[in-house]
Amino acid sequence: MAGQIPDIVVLRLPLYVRALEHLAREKVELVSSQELGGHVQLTAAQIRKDLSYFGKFGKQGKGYGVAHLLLGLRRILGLDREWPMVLIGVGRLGRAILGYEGFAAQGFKIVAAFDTDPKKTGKKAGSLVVRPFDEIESYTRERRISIGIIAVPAKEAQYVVDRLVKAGVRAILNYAPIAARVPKKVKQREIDPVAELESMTYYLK
Amino acid sequence: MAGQIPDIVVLRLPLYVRALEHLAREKVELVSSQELGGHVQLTAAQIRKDLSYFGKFGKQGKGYGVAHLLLGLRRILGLDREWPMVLIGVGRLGRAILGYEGFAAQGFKIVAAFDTDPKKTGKKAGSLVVRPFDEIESYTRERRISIGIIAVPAKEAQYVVDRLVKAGVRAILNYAPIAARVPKKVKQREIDPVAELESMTYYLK
DNA sequence: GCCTGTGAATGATTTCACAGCA
DNA sequence: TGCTGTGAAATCATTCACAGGC
Repeated sequence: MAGQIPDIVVLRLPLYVRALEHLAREKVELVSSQELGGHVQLTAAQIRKDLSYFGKFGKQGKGYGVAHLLLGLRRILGLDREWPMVLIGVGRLGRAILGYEGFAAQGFKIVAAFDTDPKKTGKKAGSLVVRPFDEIESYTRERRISIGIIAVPAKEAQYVVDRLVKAGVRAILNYAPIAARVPKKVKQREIDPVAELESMTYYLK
Repeated sequence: MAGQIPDIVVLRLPLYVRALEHLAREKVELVSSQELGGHVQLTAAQIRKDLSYFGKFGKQGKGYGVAHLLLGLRRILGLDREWPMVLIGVGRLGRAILGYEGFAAQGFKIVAAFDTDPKKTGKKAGSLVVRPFDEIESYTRERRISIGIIAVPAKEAQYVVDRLVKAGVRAILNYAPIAARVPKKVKQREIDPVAELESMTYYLK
């Protein structure tokens, strides 16, 4: 029960949501911090502490009501609504992202795709018509879109990020292998499978 | 200069490698911790401290030799060799992973693809013939493969992970949205774009 | 003078341990 | 009794600040 919540705690909440969704599908109604910890590979104490930042969700002697906690966490994370997103970059990677079904199930939806390449704009990618990148500001501002997905080559990423930030986007999911500079108020997460592999090979000896 | 290196430090090394590769391409020969920090969004002190775990790479008064540090880090991470990998799951996601060009540039290569679905096995996916999942142990053991990529649905992921571990795999890149249980000696990293999005929406209010 | 390498200091995160409630 | 919620303690990570080499 506090004012300022550590980022690292927020980062873990989606894991709890996933595990709770799984438990809910299995018709489990109550779960202890111990059991939940088993699902997400964390200690019971850490889970209790994390949740305590947001209030009291548990029942002493019983555990946490799965449905109740799930609802609470989803609300805290803002998952009780739809999030429209824009995608920039409609190459091979961008197309794969457009085809990924995992977003929709959690309320995330790519509503427009942009590219700088005039050979691509005006044509279809998935169910969307690719728009010229220069329309990005007007499009996102008009529709108040706050999330952008970047699927352009590394060397274009910083430029695209800057334009997105100017366009009012406040959260960026970056598939380019580079940590772009963003103002503090803008959140950025990187998806970089190669970096993940590289940090594992260290241990393979 | 220490014995046991914190995981979190190892996790940052690939970022340094990326930035140094960029600098090398730009023909930069020397870089200070300050400048490098600008590229990876970290403080100069942190970079110096991180590097100091592995030895003395810098020249006082000058900075770090880009080529020298890059070579050193690549060796430390085991990137001075090729890493064959197996892929499990040849659905939509698995095919996208097979088509991803980013692995090869860093010496990672998917050498075999497996699936449990008999409708898929024996047919081509990219340039590989899909193998029956039951061949996984014999294949990976014979070729001493230590890295596996998982692209199966969440509910199959734990089973696949268990089989991979039995087959001697020691590093797993997991695209299934679930933290599978692995023995301590096995490293696992998850690629979960939806979880990344969910931890950003918290701040979008 | 400039910049590294590194102990010491600070700050953040995790774990402990237990009071208190159902 | 069983399990939460939470201060206090312990651990871990980052930043500071400066001695020392080029």
